[in-house]
Amino acid sequence: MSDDNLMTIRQMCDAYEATPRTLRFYEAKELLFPIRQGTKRLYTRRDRARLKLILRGKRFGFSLEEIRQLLDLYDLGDQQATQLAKTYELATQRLSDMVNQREELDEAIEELKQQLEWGEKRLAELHASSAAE
Amino acid sequence: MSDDNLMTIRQMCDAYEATPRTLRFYEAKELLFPIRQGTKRLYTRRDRARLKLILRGKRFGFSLEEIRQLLDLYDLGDQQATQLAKTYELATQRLSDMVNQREELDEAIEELKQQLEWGEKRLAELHASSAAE
DNA sequence: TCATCGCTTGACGTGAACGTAAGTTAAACG
DNA sequence: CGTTTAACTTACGTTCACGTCAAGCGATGA
Repeated sequence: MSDDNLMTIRQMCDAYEATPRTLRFYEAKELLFPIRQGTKRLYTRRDRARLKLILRGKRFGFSLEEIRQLLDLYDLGDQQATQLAKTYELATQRLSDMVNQREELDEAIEELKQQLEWGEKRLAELHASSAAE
Repeated sequence: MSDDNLMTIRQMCDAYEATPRTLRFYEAKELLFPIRQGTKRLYTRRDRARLKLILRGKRFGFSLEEIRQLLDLYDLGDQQATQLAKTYELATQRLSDMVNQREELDEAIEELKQQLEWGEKRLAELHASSAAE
């Protein structure tokens, strides 16, 4: 009853567009903890959830070490009270970081849109002048 | 009349929390083009605008090479028509990347908020049980 | 039984983005 | 005129995040 929903390294790689090397690397960095059947790795639902978060974190520009700390937030089992409080504080900090990043991203999107409008005009001009000639 | 509003490398570093090495590195990578007074670098308003975009791009997880291409969007002088069109296309692509990233960021923020609520409950429980004892 | 396939563990290599140390030069100051 | 001071060049070093062999192990199929 526990055998299903486990994945081999290759299945993982195919599912998440990663390489075996990458998954082993993340394991060495203690980001993933697949179980072992003999020598082979088997990835659980938990590993898949973590991997999703890892890849997402990377797209946001976080380092693997930062991501490792963030991961603890998403699966705080039964930690010590002090540890839980620390984790909680770090989470609120990260949350505010992300909100800031979202504001900046909105700005950037808006600016880029304006540049695109400008570029459209220029392109239209160039097209008009070449047609006139 | 052109002397003001130019900055030395140190002023730039102080203003943008960068190191001289970093600014020279960006120059070597053709991201910045300070003018030279003898051997020394003088950074213009244009350089400052570009540096802001560089630092922002890094926070979004772009590589310097990607950023270099994006920078051309923000100051497309009079380019060739074909080049302008290429640049334009790349910009729309990047824009859609950023919009996607924004959606993901929203998700991430929402999930993290929920985790925080969960953490609050746990903390409250722990506090209650320790007070009862 | 033998060969192939998939996974494994080292171990060294690589590109990006700088850091750092050594030595040089130009301007400014006492 | 000597000496700090600040910026410069050159070049090698470092960290991160993997890539890329090389060699071995375990199941599976002919």
